Amino acid sequence: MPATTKPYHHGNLRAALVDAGAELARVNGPDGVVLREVARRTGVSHNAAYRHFADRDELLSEIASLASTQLEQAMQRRLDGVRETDPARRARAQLRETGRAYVEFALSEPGLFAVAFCPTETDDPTSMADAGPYLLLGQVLDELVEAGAISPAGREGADVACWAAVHGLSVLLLDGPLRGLPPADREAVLDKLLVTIEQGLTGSMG
Amino acid sequence: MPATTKPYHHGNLRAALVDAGAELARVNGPDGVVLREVARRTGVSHNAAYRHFADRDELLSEIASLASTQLEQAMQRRLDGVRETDPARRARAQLRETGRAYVEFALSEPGLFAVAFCPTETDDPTSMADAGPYLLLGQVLDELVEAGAISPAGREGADVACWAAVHGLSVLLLDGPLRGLPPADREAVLDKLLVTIEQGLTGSMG
DNA sequence: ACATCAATGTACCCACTGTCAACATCTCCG
DNA sequence: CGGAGATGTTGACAGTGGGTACATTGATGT
Repeated sequence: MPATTKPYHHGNLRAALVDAGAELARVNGPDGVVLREVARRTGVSHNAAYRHFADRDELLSEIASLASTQLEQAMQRRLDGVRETDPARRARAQLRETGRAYVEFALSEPGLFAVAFCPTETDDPTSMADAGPYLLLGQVLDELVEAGAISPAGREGADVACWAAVHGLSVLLLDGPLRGLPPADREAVLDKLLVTIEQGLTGSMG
Repeated sequence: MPATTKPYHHGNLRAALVDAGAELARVNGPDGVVLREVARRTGVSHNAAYRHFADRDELLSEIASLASTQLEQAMQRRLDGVRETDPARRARAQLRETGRAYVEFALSEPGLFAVAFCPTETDDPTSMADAGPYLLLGQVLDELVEAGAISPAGREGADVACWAAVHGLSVLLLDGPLRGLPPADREAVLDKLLVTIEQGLTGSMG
């Protein structure tokens, strides 16, 4: 009987573990999610966790999808802030905002961002490619096509190109050789990247 | 067989350790670089390694710079393969080849690529930003400016934009949601990305 | 009331890092 | 030559973290 996973002893432990794990992830990234520490914080012995998760990987995977959702929400918030009405300009602005939100989230929540993309055995690649942030980006690109800023042919692969660009910048700024870049420079570089991508995709069009 | 310089105890052990470590890194990535295993493979007791490296991190850092060099060489090899003579076309081709070499290296040597960019305590960010692959890219972009394909103003931040794009694609294909993408799709996506970046940078120019 | 099973706890094993101490070699220099 | 100093060895140990075996507690259904 599925029913409502009733709290037997603790009061739904699974959610509590994910919660504590997410907090650890926020502060210390993927490696900070230590099963024993998660259990400790939840006031439970480390073995209790194994009743709810096959292994650490499964817990991490759950936290990852939670983080992914938060990223998506951050992007959505910024999309909702776009006031432009002219279709083409609006779609372009949305593309930039999407990218900006992505990098912004990575920088403001480095731990969660890292967890969202740390590879786990439990999740399969394909399922993630058609969920959350990726879909949002896809919608924005579709609007660009509708607005005539991108040709249908040019739409092909545009999603991955955009994604790669902002993801790459995030990673370089976070763990890569570009970490420690002054905020002002980060801003400039982000602008340049967004402009370049927009220009690259819409180049030959109006 | 070796018969070469066999100085006193082992012959320069430091280099041998880095070598063995690099091999482990190639196969199993950063986590595969286990100090004791490295020592074992070098035919040396685990404690000997600590005579040459303060800790595992320092060894890893050394392997990282080695990996970085290999990446640079892979890029250089592809650059040398460009036969185009017209300055502008040549510079553009070089830009594409640089990017292609980057992603290609990441896919063919995932372990080394991961090690090259795994953050260690010992290396400082700034020193890496002005070394190896980055400089190579800078030269290519300078040639684009000289050839008139990019305005001097447009050159600003172009290096980071290019880098972010190819790095992001590499990461997404390697550990990210795009892992498992069929080779043919990878190729298509890479082409799209390179074209987009080139178009984005040279957009308004001849 | 009692069997059952989910939920939890105690006590392990294993792998890896990092230390320490004592000892064995090899190189070089006075 | 003989000692200083760097290099390598052996073996042990503490700490951390993942994972498992087995026993125990407690809610539930009949």
